[in-house]
Amino acid sequence: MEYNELRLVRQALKAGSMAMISPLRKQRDLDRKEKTYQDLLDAAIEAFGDKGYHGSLISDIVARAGVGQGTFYRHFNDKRELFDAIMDRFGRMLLGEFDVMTTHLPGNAEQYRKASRDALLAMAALVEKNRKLVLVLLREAPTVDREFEQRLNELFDQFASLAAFYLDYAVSQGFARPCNTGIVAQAIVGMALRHITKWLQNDPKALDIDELITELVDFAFFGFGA
Amino acid sequence: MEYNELRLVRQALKAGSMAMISPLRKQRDLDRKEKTYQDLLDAAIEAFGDKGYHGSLISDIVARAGVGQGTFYRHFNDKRELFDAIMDRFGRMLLGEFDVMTTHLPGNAEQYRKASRDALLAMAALVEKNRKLVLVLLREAPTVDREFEQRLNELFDQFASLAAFYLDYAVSQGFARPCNTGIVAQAIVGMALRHITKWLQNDPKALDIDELITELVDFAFFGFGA
Amino acid sequence: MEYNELRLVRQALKAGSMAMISPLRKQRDLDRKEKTYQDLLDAAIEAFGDKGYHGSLISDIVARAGVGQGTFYRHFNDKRELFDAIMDRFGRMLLGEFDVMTTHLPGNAEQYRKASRDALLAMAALVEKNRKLVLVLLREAPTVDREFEQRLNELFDQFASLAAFYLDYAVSQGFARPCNTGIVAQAIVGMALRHITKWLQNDPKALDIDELITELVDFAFFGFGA
Amino acid sequence: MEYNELRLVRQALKAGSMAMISPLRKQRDLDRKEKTYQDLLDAAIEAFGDKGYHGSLISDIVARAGVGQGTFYRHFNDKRELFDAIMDRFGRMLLGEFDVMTTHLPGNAEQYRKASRDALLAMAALVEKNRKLVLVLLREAPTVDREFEQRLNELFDQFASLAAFYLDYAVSQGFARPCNTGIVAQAIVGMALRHITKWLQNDPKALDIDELITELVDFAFFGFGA
DNA sequence: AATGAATGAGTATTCATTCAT
DNA sequence: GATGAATGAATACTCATTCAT
Repeated sequence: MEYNELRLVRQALKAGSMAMISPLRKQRDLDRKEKTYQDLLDAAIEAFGDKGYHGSLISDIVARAGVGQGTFYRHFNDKRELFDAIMDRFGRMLLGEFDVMTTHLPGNAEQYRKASRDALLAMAALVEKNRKLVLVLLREAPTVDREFEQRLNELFDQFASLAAFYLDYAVSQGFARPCNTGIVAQAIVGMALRHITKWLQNDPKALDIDELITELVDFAFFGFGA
Repeated sequence: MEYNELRLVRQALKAGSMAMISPLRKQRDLDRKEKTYQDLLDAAIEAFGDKGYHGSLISDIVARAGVGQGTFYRHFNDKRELFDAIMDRFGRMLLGEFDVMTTHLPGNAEQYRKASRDALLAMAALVEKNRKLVLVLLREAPTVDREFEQRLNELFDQFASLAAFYLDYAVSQGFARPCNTGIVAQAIVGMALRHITKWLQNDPKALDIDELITELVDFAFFGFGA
Repeated sequence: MEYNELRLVRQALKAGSMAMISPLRKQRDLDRKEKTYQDLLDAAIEAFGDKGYHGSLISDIVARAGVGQGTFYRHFNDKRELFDAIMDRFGRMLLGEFDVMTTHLPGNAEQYRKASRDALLAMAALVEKNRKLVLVLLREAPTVDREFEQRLNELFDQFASLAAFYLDYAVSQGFARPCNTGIVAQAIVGMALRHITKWLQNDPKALDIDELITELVDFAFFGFGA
Repeated sequence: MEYNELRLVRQALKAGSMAMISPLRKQRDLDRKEKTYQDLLDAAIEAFGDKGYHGSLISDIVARAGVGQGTFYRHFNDKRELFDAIMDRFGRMLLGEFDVMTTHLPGNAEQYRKASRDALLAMAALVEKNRKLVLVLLREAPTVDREFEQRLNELFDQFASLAAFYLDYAVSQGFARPCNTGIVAQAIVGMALRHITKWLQNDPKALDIDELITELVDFAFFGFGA
């Protein structure tokens, strides 16, 4: 942005000769700005959840965030950019969560099933904590933009890759049946997505998460065949 | 010139003479109207596929259909109503397709797997024939309207119910493992949806549909466990 | 424009099979559109004259033209494009005017002065008839856009070139003093511009145009030296 | 850190103790203010030159000046007032320059021509030194405000009056031809303005200023007639 | 029945201005 | 005195909808 370049150059030239702004003030300004920014993201998630991305007006969002209309444009160029920021923040959060999951490769089928259950539980907790956000991403991202649809898919593919990696390992260790692990991994992602979607659309309480996970893990391991 | 004929008829009507319009003319008008109607639906599917429901303007749609702006409003009250018509037409087509699938209950596991493969093949053929339409429905319906989201879900639930019915039967016959068939059925729908979505977003040729279906059916029957 | 391309293609494909619009209707529509277009140009000249280009709002212009706000955008993408259209129309008018001035090369000094006076008179009449337009172009064009400033200058340069051509000829015929005709020609254009500007800014009646022209021509021929 | 000193002083004042600010500090503050003021004027000239008066935002100007947005309003109430200040500064500079030109009335034609050349040379030097400023004034002043347009015209008229005065004198002395000196004087101003404008818009180097002035003075004295 | 120019309510966007620090 | 984040009134622009033909 031309404006900022110019600013910085000039300011550098003048440094020392002019009144300096207190670092205290500067920090407070930064904090205020960051607060406003986060408020806008949160307000947008609420708004998108209620009225959808396309149905949410800038005026809805700023009203929810309790800031002025113009403030929006100090932080984003348009609604799309805000959605971008939401996805980014979510992505960073995901990374943060899954960093923690240290990757012990399971030594046998039982450990594998345990690990699967744990991973699904962690995922469920994440979704539970971010119901509206997840709902918005799943529902709206594909219609905001071809690029967002792509990004969402890449996310799913990453999960699928992870699953495929574990599957390949299990096959090599002999406690999984040889199969096209790529296809199976995507199928597993699909299973999860379908249940997440149903869960988000219905009453969150009307669900025994432990039973659900156990059933899914059993289904994935044993199939439904007798 | 056709137009002038029309004009004369009008003038006669206006004059209060209540002249009969020839049945031939009436039929031609009706045909023309129906043709325009279908053109609009097709144009809309194209437009929604390219720019999304929210990104498609009435002007886009009529331009693609090759009709005037005002013509749109002789057929629909608004864009939502047009989407409604698209879903209806698709629903009728689905019914038509699945009417044919007579419900022979499979007598053993092998028949079950055969029936599953056949059903998936039929589904795949349907999707193949209506790529853009299916893509639009999957992608856009949830954001058009709460009601459409609901309708789409009911469709998925119907597929799940059907699957659950067969599962319950198989369990009762002893060639399926006792399990929460509701959960498993939804999982199966999810598997299918995930692969349909990936298929639609990528090159249609880059897919061996037979292998895919075989893998999925095997996975559902046997799981990935060794 | 994608829209129109599509339209035309589709329409071509359907031609004959669909209801044709009466050529009468089509012509009336075109006429109406052209009328609206010209109204907008005229209204804009008035508005720019009164409040300047930058001070005139789209709402001012459409109000003066007596059309709706949206109508503006059916004809122009923005205010700049409208100014463009105004300049174009003026350019075409200029061409039309000066087409008529057949180029008799003057045979002697007296003919030369006569021709000069006539040209200036024609110019004065043109300015008189388009006071506001000329005022707007001279005053606003340089600040609308670098491109318009350039265009205006090219116009002046064209006049200067014409003048230089006659000067060169006169020099070659011996009834003009050898000089840098390029510089002199631009000076002549400047003289004219200065007087046009003053004329436009003051009361139009407070000016004896014949005297003015005679003085200027004498000055250009003889200089002020005794 | 200078800032903290300042803060302490403030606090003391607030506390009601009405401590004297050291005259040194007072002077330093004044100098800083004056520096900022001049920086803003210079930045504005640059900005107006690049983007025009109407195209330059307050934010552009403060960015170029390297000061904060709020600082602008400690010096001016709005952009117009800043333009005013620019014109004032220019006016004072003009006065300063022309003060020096003592008014020796030329005794004969040759002295007259010499004086004319000298005046034009001085003018050219002034323009050369203030290219952007002059360009801005010529281009923008007429569209900033009716008042500025008027002021600019008065400036031109002053030049014209001066020229007319010398002309009248020359006529009375017999080395200028009797003519409508008002009209001729304005024409001379126009000649100058046209060439200044062209000069400013093109490469400054691509001009032999001495030749230009000689040609113009010759033209004004002798006309182009043989 | 079809048309497309015109419309204006609805919305996004800009930018001069304020004000707490 | 200087600052820059926040503001919202002013304005540009969009696009579904109407209507005369």
